[in-house]
Amino acid sequence: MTLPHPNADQISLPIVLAVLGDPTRLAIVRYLASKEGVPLNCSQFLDLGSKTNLSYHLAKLREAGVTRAEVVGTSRLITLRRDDLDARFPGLLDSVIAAAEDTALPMVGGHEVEISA
Amino acid sequence: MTLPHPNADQISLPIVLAVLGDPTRLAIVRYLASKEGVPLNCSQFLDLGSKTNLSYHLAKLREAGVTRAEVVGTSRLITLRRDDLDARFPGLLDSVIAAAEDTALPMVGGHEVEISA
DNA sequence: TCCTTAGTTCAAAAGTTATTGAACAATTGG
DNA sequence: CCAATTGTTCAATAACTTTTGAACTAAGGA
Repeated sequence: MTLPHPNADQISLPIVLAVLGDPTRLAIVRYLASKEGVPLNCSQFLDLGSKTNLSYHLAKLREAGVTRAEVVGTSRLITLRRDDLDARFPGLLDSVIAAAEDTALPMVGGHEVEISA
Repeated sequence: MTLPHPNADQISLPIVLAVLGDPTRLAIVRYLASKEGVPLNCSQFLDLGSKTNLSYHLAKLREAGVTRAEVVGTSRLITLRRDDLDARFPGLLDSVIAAAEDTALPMVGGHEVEISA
């Protein structure tokens, strides 16, 4: 079983920007970037929202071509599609991640979400 | 009379990304970038939408801090806020503009909008 | 097999954004 | 002053997005 992903040449700039323009999704990308190389499963993002809500946001990221999700057992291992994004939109991902770094994280339950390396 | 603009430190990354994630607004920015240095008034964007609709999108760009609008007579002279964007989010604007360059322009009335330098 | 864990799907509700047309305001030129 | 030009505002509507909970599927371990 595999989940649907656009191929690299189908990745659309306005869609990528719109998808990154949501604070929850930007935080997900930021977290993925901080652990680049390590595939994460959905439950690692539970700080950022409920299970259903994350399922929704992670699907948006995947369908936009920002992330890749590999099905392994009952888990989805999620990674950034850095290779394809860099090829298609050089420098974009890095500048977004760098810019996101000195931006406040979303507040969940009254305290700032932690991103531990 | 002056129009409200955020100051540089109030410019928010998710808001900028969301604002750029609309095809009409991305086309406006692309057009501004192609004529950088030359202030444009609203009527130069009429290919991209109706007068009211452009007023709406140009206000979004201004309120997000992406553009600056100077009131001169009955015109608004619109420019990219490159200085502030570059300071706040280094490389972001350039990578977006470069990426937008090989992206289809929005269709208006059945034919692709022209960006003449 | 039964239970748990991981995540999806669905439908409803709430909220937000985009588009339109008609009416308005302000400036400029005749 | 009058008319034209430039652009805004308003209210309505349409369209989309986000969030939620309940129900579901699929895999893995006891």
